[in-house]
Amino acid sequence: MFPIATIKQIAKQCGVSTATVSKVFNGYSDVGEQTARAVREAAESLGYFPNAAARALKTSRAYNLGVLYIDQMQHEFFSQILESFKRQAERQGYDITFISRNIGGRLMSYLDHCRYRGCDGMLITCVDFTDPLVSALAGSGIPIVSIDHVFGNSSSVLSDNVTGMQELVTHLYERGHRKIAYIRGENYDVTHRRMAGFHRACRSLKFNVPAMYLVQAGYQNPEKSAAATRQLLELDDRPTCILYPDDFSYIGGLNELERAGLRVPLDISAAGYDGTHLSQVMRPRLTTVKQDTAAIGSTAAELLIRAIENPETDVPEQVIVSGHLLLGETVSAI
Amino acid sequence: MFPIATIKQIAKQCGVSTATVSKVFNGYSDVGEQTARAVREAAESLGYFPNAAARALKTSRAYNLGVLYIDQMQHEFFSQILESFKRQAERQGYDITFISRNIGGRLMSYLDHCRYRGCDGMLITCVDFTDPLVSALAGSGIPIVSIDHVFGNSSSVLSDNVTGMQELVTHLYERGHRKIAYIRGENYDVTHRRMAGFHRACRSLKFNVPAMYLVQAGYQNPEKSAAATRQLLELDDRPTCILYPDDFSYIGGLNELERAGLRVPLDISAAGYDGTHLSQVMRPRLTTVKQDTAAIGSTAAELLIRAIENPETDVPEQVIVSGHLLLGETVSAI
DNA sequence: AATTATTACGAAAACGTTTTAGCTCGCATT
DNA sequence: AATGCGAGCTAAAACGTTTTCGTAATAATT
Repeated sequence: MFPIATIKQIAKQCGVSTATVSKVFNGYSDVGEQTARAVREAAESLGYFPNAAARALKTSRAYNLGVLYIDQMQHEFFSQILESFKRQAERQGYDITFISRNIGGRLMSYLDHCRYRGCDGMLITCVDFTDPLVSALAGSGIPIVSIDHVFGNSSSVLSDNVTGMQELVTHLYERGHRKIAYIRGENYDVTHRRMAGFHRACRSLKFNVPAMYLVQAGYQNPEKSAAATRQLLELDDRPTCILYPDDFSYIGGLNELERAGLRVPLDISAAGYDGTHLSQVMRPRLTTVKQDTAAIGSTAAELLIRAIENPETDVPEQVIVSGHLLLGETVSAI
Repeated sequence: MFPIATIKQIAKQCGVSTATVSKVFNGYSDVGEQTARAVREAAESLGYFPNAAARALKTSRAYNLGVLYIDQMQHEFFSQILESFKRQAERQGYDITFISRNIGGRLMSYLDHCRYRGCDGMLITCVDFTDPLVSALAGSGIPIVSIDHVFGNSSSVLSDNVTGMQELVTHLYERGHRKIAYIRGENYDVTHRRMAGFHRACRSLKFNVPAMYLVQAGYQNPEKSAAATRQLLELDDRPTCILYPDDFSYIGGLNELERAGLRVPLDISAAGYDGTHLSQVMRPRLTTVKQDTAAIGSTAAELLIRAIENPETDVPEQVIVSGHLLLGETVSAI
């Protein structure tokens, strides 16, 4: 590439050693006032920037955070978290790199890739947490922060699914609903937490939900949610409100409801989860639980960098980020 | 971090020099059959992976592609391209890094950040192409590939907006529409190309579009498209079909149409652009032009890596990726 | 038998930093 | 006058590679 200024040239220009120059940039105290100034000016005029590779090699700190996820970039929930994570990381001087398994045709483990790139720490989210390769990474000693999953000895950020679900159910209850069906996602931690919230709310509000009202579909899967909706509509005692695993799945369900001649919210109520942009633009506006993706992402970055920069003193922490109910127009009063 | 195997340990274990070990991994021919085997086995057993920083320092090749974009990760168009770009890059042995302006609190130019990270090349997309900092990067000599914009001396990938638009308009024409309104996005290259396609189709099909049928809104902006729709509905001679800048903007328009008591496609027709997942899930299914984001992303990666790896022989190329019409249910026959 | 070509390998420098340990100088303290 | 001390600086090693150039041993050619 084009001739990039190095520490050496600055040293020569200022008539000092490279050590001194380096110290100036790294905030050492044993360098004279005017020398420091001269160095800084020379650096400025030469357009100097430290070479990241050299620095990484020497310090084994790459100022680089790895991100591990499995192909769901297209989901707004993830991409928003990623964006916010990235922003915060940048603010603190870190870049991010995606970690995957095949690099240059060769298959390697996540851990190997991470080591190869010299990531200082890893964000793990939206993956199959039971994958042994993921566990290997999590247990490697590299600083880790995970989202919506707790690993043994590292920090994590959890979207408050329990409370979110409780609030949602409570809202439905207050609007008179007792026959509330819940179409849930796959068997992830998130799902279990939402189920817990669901049941807890039912119990404290003292009403029962028949087993048939709980049906499994998947996340971000309109086809599955459509099928689940059909199943619910065939019941003798139909629910008055259906909860979907996420906003996008709601669309699939909605299609099915309309096909059955039911209007939302006149004939049946519904709610989503996530609070995506879409959910607030469509009409009727969806009642849903907005997850605070911005806070989740930036908190994750903060926790991770804290763990990286204080390897011995830092103690893992579980941060719960609460969401809030977005009242839409898809839940009618009964 | 944990003791990672180096080339030295392998050398010691095999009783050869580090030079030889290095050669084995880099496919040099001047190393004996069995020595090579021994080295490979030792590497395997030690769990060796080359240190990316050291390699980058020595070769000034980081196997790292920079990506420059402006905060629209949440848009499906971009995130799909990014995902596909990333996949192809990985396949060819490259990781990707986001390039931004503030790294560690200090503001730097895109070019500086790129140099600092030692990116071998840059993908530029979804940015303000008139930004001088972007031009500086594009003109720096670093290999560049851009999407939906042509820079002077680098390759680019262009979604075929001209043809896409032409096909769409032709389809509408064939279904009997003559009063076709076009709500367009901001003044980007993409928009101009779509306008060109629009006008070209009108001309070759020999029908005129009054100026009032062309109104500017924005991309991914349901509010603006709603306003534009309202404007169109107030015309004395209403269009029979409205084209939206993208699928998401269509939602905003749709709300407005329904508020006016118009049903799509019974009372008025509409079409989008992009072919997002959503557009094919909602009912009525949206008629739209699917952009081949997968091809765009992977082609961009291929072009970029080609330029990086053949600095002298490679000649810039403009690749046009064609999309295709997705026939939905929002355009009625007249 | 002498020369040349080929094969397999190694020594060492280099990439751009960081960091330790030590040096020099002037000044204050005994 | 001798000692100690802090301030400001440097030499040099090190990080883990790649790559050039050289050399020794063997094989092939005269």
